Amino acid sequence: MVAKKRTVVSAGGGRPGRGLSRDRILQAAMSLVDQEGEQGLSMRRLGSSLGVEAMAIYNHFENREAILDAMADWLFSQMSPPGAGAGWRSMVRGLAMEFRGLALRHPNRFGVAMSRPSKPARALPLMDVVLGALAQGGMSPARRVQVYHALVGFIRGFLLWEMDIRAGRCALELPREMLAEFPHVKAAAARMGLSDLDRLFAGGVDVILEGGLR
Amino acid sequence: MVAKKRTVVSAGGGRPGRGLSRDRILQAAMSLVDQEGEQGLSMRRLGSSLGVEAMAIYNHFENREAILDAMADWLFSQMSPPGAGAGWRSMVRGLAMEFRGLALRHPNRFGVAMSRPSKPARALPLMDVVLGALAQGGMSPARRVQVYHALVGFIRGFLLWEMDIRAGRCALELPREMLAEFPHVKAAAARMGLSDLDRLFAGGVDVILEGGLR
DNA sequence: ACCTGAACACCGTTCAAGT
DNA sequence: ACCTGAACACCGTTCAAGT
Repeated sequence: MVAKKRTVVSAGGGRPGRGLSRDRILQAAMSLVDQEGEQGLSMRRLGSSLGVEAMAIYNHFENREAILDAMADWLFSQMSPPGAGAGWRSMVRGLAMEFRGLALRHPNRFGVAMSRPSKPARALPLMDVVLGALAQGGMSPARRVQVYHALVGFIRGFLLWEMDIRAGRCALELPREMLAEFPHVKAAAARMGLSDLDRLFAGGVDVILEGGLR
Repeated sequence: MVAKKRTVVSAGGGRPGRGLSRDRILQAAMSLVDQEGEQGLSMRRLGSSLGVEAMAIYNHFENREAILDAMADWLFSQMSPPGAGAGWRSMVRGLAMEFRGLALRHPNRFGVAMSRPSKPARALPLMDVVLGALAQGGMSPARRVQVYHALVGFIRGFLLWEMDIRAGRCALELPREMLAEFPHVKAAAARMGLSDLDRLFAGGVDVILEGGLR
């Protein structure tokens, strides 16, 4: 990695440094992460973006990890509860889509949240809603858990991949010269674009729900 | 994070430092990662575990990232090609199980591989085999791609979660006092143990294959 | 109660110099 | 061709001291 210059723009209200608070720190941390990803967040840079020495932050957060955790909590807090009216299928689909919307709106914050161990307390409310929906769909208790974990696994894995593609960290289109060697890839996945990601995600959720019903 | 003492055991044949090579470096890097995860791998520690200064490594790898990439490549190279005889379903299942076996045998190396952008070149051979199997199952080209990505997403997401649980980074059993608030979780997922992970993974793969067939 | 200065124990990487 | 020494520009975190 090149030791490139790192010019940091002061975050939010920035300057004064008076009235440091968990919330002001979290906002500044998120804006740092938005710009450069998790590795862009250092205690020293965070401090300076708030007009304060790095060490001042330790009065409000135990350590760097705690800030990243708070960021994950923030992300989950942005999920609004599902509309009551709709059927169980469109409710599950709606939650999945909303989750992905969050990822698309805040890709770097989402990357942080998804690459850390998932605290159960964070996901429990959502888990309850989804399990309830699957019960309405007529699935047995064991089946519900099964399908829930298939969904959650898929969503996490797929969105990590999608964010990597959108950030240019890996390619969606496969190298043309390699396709010759792999006929099935060539036949099935010849060319894909960003717009296919919508279908791929929605379709994955549907595949799992269909499969869950036998 | 506490600045704890880091005693490093010399890796493999360690001592001499003569005959440094990409392979010797990769082995040492993997053993460092096995012991302490990705963050346990620093160029300086890696050098000292090989009886060499950190800077010597740059004669064989471009930088730290390149070492982590080589580790991901190594992991995929450990996947043996699927048995020819079996049906398409058990072939896909077999590949998934073998992949998980790799994760269980080398959890930290796997964690490294799974948290980095997936290079297409690395996954293409496997992708071809899986798409071929799904074609044998009678799925249309579009459907094949759909189900392939559902599988890959699920496998990545689920195994990241499972590794976090097995490493004690997050809890499998849900906090008993929270269950009261979430009746559906309580009813469906009251208690789970490590042995349920086998079922959960295999079942997830099956759900996706079933769903892929309508 | 909250912030600073100085220090400790680290990082990845470059580059000129040695062999 | 391969390795070392010294340096540069960073890290997270602790702790005594200031206000």
